[in-house]
Amino acid sequence: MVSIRDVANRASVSIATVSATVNGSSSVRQETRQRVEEAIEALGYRPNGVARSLRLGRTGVIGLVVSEITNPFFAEISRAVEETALNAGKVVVVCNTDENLERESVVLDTLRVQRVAGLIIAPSGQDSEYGTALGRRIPTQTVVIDRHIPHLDRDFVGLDNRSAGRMVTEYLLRLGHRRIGFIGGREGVSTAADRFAGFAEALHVARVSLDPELCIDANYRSELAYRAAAEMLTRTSRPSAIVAANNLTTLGVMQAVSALGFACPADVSVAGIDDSPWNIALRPRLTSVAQPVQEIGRQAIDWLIERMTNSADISPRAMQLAPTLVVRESCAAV
Amino acid sequence: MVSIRDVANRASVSIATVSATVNGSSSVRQETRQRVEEAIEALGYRPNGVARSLRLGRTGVIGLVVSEITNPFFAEISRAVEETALNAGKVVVVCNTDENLERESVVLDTLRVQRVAGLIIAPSGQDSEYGTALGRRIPTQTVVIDRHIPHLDRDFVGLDNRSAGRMVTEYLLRLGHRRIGFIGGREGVSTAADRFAGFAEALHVARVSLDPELCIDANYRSELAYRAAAEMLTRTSRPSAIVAANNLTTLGVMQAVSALGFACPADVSVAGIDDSPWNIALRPRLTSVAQPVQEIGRQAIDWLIERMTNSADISPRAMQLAPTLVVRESCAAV
DNA sequence: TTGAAAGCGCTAACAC
DNA sequence: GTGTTAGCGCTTTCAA
Repeated sequence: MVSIRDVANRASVSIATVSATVNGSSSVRQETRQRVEEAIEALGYRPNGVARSLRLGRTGVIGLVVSEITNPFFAEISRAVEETALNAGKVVVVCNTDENLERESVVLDTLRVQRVAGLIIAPSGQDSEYGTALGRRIPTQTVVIDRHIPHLDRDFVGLDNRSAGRMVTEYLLRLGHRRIGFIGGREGVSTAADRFAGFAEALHVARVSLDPELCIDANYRSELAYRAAAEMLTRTSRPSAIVAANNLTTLGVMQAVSALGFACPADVSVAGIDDSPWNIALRPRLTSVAQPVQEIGRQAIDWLIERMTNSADISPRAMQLAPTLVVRESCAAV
Repeated sequence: MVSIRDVANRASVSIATVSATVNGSSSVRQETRQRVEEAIEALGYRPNGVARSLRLGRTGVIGLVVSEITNPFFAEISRAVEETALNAGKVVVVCNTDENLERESVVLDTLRVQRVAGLIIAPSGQDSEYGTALGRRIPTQTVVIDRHIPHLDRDFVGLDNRSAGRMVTEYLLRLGHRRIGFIGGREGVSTAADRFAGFAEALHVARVSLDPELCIDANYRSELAYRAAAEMLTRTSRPSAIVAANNLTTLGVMQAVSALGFACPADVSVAGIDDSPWNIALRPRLTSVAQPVQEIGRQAIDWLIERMTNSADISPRAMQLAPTLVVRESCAAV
């Protein structure tokens, strides 16, 4: 591997001059600069980022820890984050924890050893005890996304989940539905709780009573959603509409509806929270509340870069981005 | 940041002893080791990976360059790669190029500056000129996946695309189909060419003539596939079955079929190459040839780690993994 | 405008 | 068993 010294030798200058040239210092004579650049070109020299990081005490590498890389939501987030970061000359290390606290722990430790300069994390835990512990293990330069964790004092960017829950429900109410089922997410997780709260709120405002039998948590998994929906739909007084808490549960619900021989939306309306580009071939086309995925990713990286550059300690901020109702064909008026 | 020196001071030993302890050298007395470990614990010391990398001349960081992170295929690949790597104590930097050669270039350069120890890349280019150029820019410790590039002398792991094309087609032929449409991938790309070759081969063996009007490339995009399928299906002598070249094109085809009011599989059978977990709610359930995604990812990382450890220069190997036909409900006998 | 030299945190060869 | 020390490739004073 060719080092700065080789370039210096070839250009007959000192390594300091090479360094100055590479870093665009203005105090290098034009002629010298040219000699150095020729040498760099001839030797195919690329500065050693590791050495530079050691010297500088910082790396410019950003860690992005997601809890489920196979979910289009996080895939899209990482795409947005990476694009912005690359434009700012930073590398992003994407790590996947598969919602596994132990893996999250290993990943964070490795990231720490590698001295990443900043972190964007979609946490896998949920309660305040976890929040306190996590807070001790991650740098100040961290932005938390998606799931809000109590006692975790960091910037936060996510969906306004309560609004999301409210919006789908209000839409269904407007269509005349009164018995609305809710296939929920994971118990104890903020996104799930908020989406449900929005659902309950909308019912309450419309003076429609909430039937606990019609609210089942499915841990954000499609198989559980399938079973939950099947259970609801085989009851004597089945719901006329179902809200599914995320993209995976929505698929489970759609499956259950068709497996039981119901027509959607003629027999049951289905509305999802969280859209997915992979739903394009679903029939009927899915009505759902979409997250502003790009915006979440971009806001997170913007805040992070801000924290990484202005060492000034800004106090933690939180941003809940508004969802968008995308009306397609899976909901009908009663 | 607490350094090795702080630990040494606190434990009243030299930094060499701390290093030996951390790296599990057996020549540290039990009692000393314990003192050091206590100091590490008390100070919350984590070795500086950057310094270690500089000293060692290698980083242990693996770069994974994918061309489309939002495609479940690559998301799943990165999941498999990362899991294995993490177990081997290595970090994976996932970078996405969005099939953009310029971005690929930037990414590779950054990875080079960061001195990644090894690379797994799903290339965005295709021809031999690109292959030669790419070969000069990536380390010997590289495994190429998915798309085979001429003149690129590196380990390669991918699907046996020809078999995949043959398998779906044979299946359709067995069901009695004779007019079979093919919605292809991107012109010039090995996977697309091979899948088509398999298709043509199967027809040839069955003595069914290949109608060029029934073979349209859709660049692996769903919108183009939609249009191509729509065009085919509105012709006077429409195909009784359609093969779609990947997960995205398959969705486009399914959309077109239903948009034109055809029933699948009653009117037209549809079979895909490359499955996706996001298809679970598709009706009819999709018959397709699945890639052994996990195996591809694992084989790639295994070969890579082998190259990274045995500096011995093994000559480039290639592995084409067998696809699996998953019969569901989107194909019917004529 | 350029160069000499210190030092970032670590490992490993060698001395004790 | 443990300590001393050189040096990985770079940036950054400071001196010339």
